[in-house]
Amino acid sequence: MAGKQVRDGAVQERDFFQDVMDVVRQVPRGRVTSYGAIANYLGAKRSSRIVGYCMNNAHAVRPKVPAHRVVNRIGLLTGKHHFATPTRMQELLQKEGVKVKDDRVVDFPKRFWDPMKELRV
DNA sequence: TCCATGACGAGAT
DNA sequence: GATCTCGCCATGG
Repeated sequence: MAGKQVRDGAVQERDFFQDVMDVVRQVPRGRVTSYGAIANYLGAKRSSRIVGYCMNNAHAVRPKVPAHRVVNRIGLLTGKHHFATPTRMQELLQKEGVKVKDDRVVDFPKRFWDPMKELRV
């Protein structure tokens, strides 16, 4: 579990970056999640920016992280510009059955995969 | 050591 | 209802 809630300055076994990557890798195919959801799951719902920032290095992580399944809270492909090509993210999603229109996930609430709701319990 | 930036989110105007 | 500003924390210069 990536739910390593670091607090009280406890020893950070896993970097925030690793935690984010781990959660993203757990996103099922054909589903999408949001930065806020990941941050929330990690216990830092207000640190959604950090999640996105860490994704900058996601392309250099192995195994590859399905960053294309991570969008902002409104289902907008905000990070598509960070892919090899701006259309790469959209194509990958559509390939997995996620319809994308105008750089935005169709039926986002329906495709939304909340780690806190799915991995929780 | 301090300042600036960032693949976001939510509240306020 | 749409637009703007602030906050949040981590990483880099």
